[in-house]
Amino acid sequence: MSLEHIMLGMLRRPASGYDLRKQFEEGPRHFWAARLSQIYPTLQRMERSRWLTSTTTPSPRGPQRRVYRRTAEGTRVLRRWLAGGAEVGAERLAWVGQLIFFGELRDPRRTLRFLRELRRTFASGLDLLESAEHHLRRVDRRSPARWDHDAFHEFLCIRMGVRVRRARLRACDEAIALTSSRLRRGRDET
Amino acid sequence: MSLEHIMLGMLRRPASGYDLRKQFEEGPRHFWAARLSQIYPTLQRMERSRWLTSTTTPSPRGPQRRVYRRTAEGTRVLRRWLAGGAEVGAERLAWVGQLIFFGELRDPRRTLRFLRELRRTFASGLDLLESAEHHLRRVDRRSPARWDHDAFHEFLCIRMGVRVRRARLRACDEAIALTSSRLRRGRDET
DNA sequence: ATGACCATGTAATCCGTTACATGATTCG
DNA sequence: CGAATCATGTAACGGATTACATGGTCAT
Repeated sequence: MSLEHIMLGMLRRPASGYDLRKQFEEGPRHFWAARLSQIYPTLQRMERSRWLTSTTTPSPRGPQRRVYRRTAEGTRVLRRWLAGGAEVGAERLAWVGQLIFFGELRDPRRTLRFLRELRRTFASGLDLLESAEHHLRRVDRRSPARWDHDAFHEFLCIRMGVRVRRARLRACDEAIALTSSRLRRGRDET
Repeated sequence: MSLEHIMLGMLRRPASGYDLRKQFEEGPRHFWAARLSQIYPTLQRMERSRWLTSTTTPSPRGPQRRVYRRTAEGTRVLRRWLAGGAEVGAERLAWVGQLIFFGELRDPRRTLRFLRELRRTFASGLDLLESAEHHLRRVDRRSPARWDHDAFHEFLCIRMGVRVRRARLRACDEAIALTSSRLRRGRDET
């Protein structure tokens, strides 16, 4: 299961389930989503597998915190996952299906409305990543190739995300332009 | 559930579960995957919901075929889905997590090996889509904006896929270049 | 006091995969 | 004779979401 491996990677430093949720909302949010109701049972399972150990500590505010630590075995599992090659799963892009089936409606205006909404959705995702990139670049103005390992790898991920999301926006723009010209043509002929 | 809506869209013409599997392997393969063991129960559920009706007909070779047809209610459900706006679900990109966690290994050569494998994986997905685009363009050499509705919408989907996949390749290339320069620098300083 | 945040969990349900089960026809 | 393709399904399991349940602290 990928989620377990991702959580192993995030547990480089000890953390509670609640801490991990925050991490999912900050960094991985852009490539992986997980709710608390999934995080807690997963941590328990990983502890049973001896990839983690946990201790409870009082919290300054609120109830006791259960803090998890990666074991040597957990680290080995993580490294094996990384050495096992890139995990590229099947995509599930419902919006592509929607776009195809708009063909059946035979109304370019609806296709156009759909594409414009899609573009807005994609644009808001891009903003977040671009500001993350700018933030990293401002912290250290040298070439990213000179940064420390962690910052460098974070940069690679953000940078790849930015490129893909920009391409999605341009793809929307092209589709919108094509559909508009189709709409104009349709009106001319009617 | 998106799968049900996608299957509604595919059932513009009557088809059996076995036929749908073939459709999934041709077009939607690039954006949605479904196995027979998921397709059959889903068709049964949709029939119970009265989105489909089925009849059995003998097959020229092999056992009886159960052919499903969309009902008026099914068509209404599909249109409501399309009118309900773009469905952009949370992404689950395990490879991005892997790339981040390579930071912990502190060895650019392993990062580089990973990125090169990733590039190969992405490249093979692009080939399929590009040949699909060329095929469509060869069938009708006018601007796609002049094609019939179905061909036009299929083109839009393929075209968007091509753009995004090309961006992924370029993103890999950039990451490989950055990591290589980092590797050279590391060797110089050692 | 009300709402936001801290903090942990369980239960029911649904979606998807893997494995199992069956049997006919056609081509080499 | 064996493999591929046609054709339909069930069962067990695992992964993910939604809803449920609890209760303390802090700021307004």
